[in-house]
Amino acid sequence: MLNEFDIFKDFLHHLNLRWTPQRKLILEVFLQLEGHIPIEDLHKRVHQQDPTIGIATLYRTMKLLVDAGLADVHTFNEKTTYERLYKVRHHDHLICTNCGKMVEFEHPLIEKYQLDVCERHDFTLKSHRMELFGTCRECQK
Amino acid sequence: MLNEFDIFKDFLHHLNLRWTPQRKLILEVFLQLEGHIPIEDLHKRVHQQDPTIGIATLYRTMKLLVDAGLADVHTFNEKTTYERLYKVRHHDHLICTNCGKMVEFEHPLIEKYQLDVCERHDFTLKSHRMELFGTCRECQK
DNA sequence: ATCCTTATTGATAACGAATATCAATATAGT
DNA sequence: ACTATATTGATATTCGTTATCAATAAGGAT
Repeated sequence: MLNEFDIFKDFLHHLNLRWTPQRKLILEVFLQLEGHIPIEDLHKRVHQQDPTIGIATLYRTMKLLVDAGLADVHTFNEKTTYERLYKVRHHDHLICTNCGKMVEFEHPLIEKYQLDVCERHDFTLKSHRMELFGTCRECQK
Repeated sequence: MLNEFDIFKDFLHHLNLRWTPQRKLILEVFLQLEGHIPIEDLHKRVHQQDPTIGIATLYRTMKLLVDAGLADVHTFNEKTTYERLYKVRHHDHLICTNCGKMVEFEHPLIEKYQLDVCERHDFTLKSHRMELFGTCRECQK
């Protein structure tokens, strides 16, 4: 099975774009992180490895990764985050609104019905975000 | 049953904030519109009714409406939209990551399984947010 | 009604994330 | 190695949103 680097190389090649050390490093850093990654985190890590890489290149490369299907971009609360799309298992969150505790879960049937909804509206599902807000057992007392 | 104006007045009073003609007008305009309303649409309408109201007041008031539970805010592709929250049936969102189109839906079974998940983790469900990201039919071509 | 404290307003400066510009450089096919 | 052109980093620019601030208004107390 192809890994992310091969996929990105192929993607670039098909569009007559080029495989560069900068793009390689940014992809490496991106793959090392998990969850919803803010652009500033990526920048910090990339900068540690190679301080000469400019912020514009980071933005440009992340856009390419999204186009290549390797990343998904989310904008919540004026903050842009990226998350891996390829070969990763998605999970949802149960969040206690009192103490902030987060529990991760997944529910196959919910995922299934999500696909139904998308089909009904002629959408191709790429990712989703579901957050349940409530109070955990400790905070109910 | 309380209407939105009473709720907003109560909310303001509890926080020692004040009921002003500007806030009244912005709420009126907001309630007349439907769906996901961009801030620029609100500004246009508000400006028609009273050209002296500044953009800052609009932003400030919309923030208050969100805090008061009367509006929900969405930020997608650098664009902020508001939608009514009170006396409106709950629904989830299907969002095209390419063109930003939003489709509202509800699925009783998904709601049901959410409750199952909460029960299993000893949470009391209070609210939730689910957003499905994908590409709509037009953007798939 | 009038007074008085303090929230609110509008104009505008400031901010910040994302993008455009551009000359210098690197890539990859020949 | 050569050449066409994609890419880069620095930086200017854009534009939505927020902060600042002096003038004004709201609303409780008298």
